[in-house]
Amino acid sequence: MSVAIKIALNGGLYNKDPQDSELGRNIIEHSIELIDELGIEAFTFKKLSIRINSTEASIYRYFVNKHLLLLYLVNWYWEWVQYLIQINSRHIIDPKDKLKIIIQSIVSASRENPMVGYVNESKLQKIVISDGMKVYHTKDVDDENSKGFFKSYKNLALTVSQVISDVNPNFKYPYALATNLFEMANNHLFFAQHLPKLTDISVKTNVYDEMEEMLEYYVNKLLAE
Amino acid sequence: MSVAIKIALNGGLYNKDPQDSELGRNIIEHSIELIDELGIEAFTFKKLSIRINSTEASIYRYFVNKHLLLLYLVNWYWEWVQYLIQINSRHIIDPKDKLKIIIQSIVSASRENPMVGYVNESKLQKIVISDGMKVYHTKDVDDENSKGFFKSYKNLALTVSQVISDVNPNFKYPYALATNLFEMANNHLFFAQHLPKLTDISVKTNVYDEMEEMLEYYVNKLLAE
DNA sequence: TTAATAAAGATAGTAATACTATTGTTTTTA
DNA sequence: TAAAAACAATAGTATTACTATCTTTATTAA
Repeated sequence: MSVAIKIALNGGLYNKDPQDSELGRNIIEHSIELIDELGIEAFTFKKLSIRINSTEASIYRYFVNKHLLLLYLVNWYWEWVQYLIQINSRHIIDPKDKLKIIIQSIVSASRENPMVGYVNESKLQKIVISDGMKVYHTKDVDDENSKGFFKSYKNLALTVSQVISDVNPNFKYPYALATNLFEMANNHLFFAQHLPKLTDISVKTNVYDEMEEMLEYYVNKLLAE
Repeated sequence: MSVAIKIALNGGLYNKDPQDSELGRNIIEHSIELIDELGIEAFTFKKLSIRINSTEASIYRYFVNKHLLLLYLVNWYWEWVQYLIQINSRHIIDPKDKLKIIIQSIVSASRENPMVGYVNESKLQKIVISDGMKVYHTKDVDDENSKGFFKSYKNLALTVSQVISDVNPNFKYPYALATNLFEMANNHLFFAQHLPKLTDISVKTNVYDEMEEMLEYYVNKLLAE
């Protein structure tokens, strides 16, 4: 019997908790693979059902639609980053050092040891980079926000904003800077690969190291007193 | 006979230049309205054809699909911002002042005088804020990028990065900061309205003024020597 | 151990979407 | 005034995003 790690996610995100069954975990594992391959637009429950030798109807028993499945995955990702930050900054007291750990956790999440067997964190990060922002850029944001569907992301923003305020209590935009770190990390990793004219980060060297350097440069300049 | 202002856009974005005919301009005008109302996901050529008393087939004569239409609109928007920057910073020599004009142009584009009758710039900005990033977050980015479909955005990034380097030639990330200004402006206007926990900007006061203030605070801190 | 119940598979069906194709009717232009 | 281009009208197709129902298989509780 293996130790089952369970990530607590808003129950409204699914019809039936996929973490609790073989089929559910299969859906998670292979939806990550398939969305990574096809992108969220071309991904369908039909294709997924073929991939896992199941049926469309069975997948619908777990998730209302692919948008909610993506939302589930994105929340899972941010919960994982939150967890990494907690673990890696456990014994650190200086908020500046803490912020450094945060930046590392955001950028290099995928370099960490995997947490649960059926989630490929590296592919999940790629999905979040490519399709993550689509979960809230919809006409249903307000409704879904009121149901707590973005809680993991907002929680993380809160955590990081507090460290930012600890570093410099006079900084006027701790929340904006927190979300900015997330968005920048994701955007510029994407730009480096696909639209290099939009960034200074290059894929020719180690993008992750460069990314960390850039974000550190940013926060240091912005939070200098 | 009225003076026809024409925005030069990559010919690959359309089958037939919509600026050249009554129906074409109608498609532009009402697609902006309809995408603003429904969001890009629920928007269809069928619905648009009903709105303008035309047919699906006729719209397909102008645009390959709704993705290309959106791309056309987004390029139009960035060309317009580029134009505003040019006009408003025409006589300004100090790069710091120029950057201020740039920030104003990015944030408050919609407050400017409309340029052409059939484009509602204010609604267009709302579309760019809500759906703009979806044009490049696809599996076809590389292909579309090679066809020059993101040229307007990249051009603008180049323009702004040059001013940034003029302000401080030692700043290491002029391109990243340029795109950041665009992305921040759009993201935080969106967050202020829909996910206020992710920003420090509030809709209770004048969001545009607050936005400008925040971006100025950012560039001043980052570009200080 | 059996009966109940829940989970999953198999299959069918529907409305909407994202197109393509064809033909007929205006409008423009040469 | 004839030709060509633009547009409208209509029809048709494959795929998507579901819903519904029924059967089989696995789990659990009496």
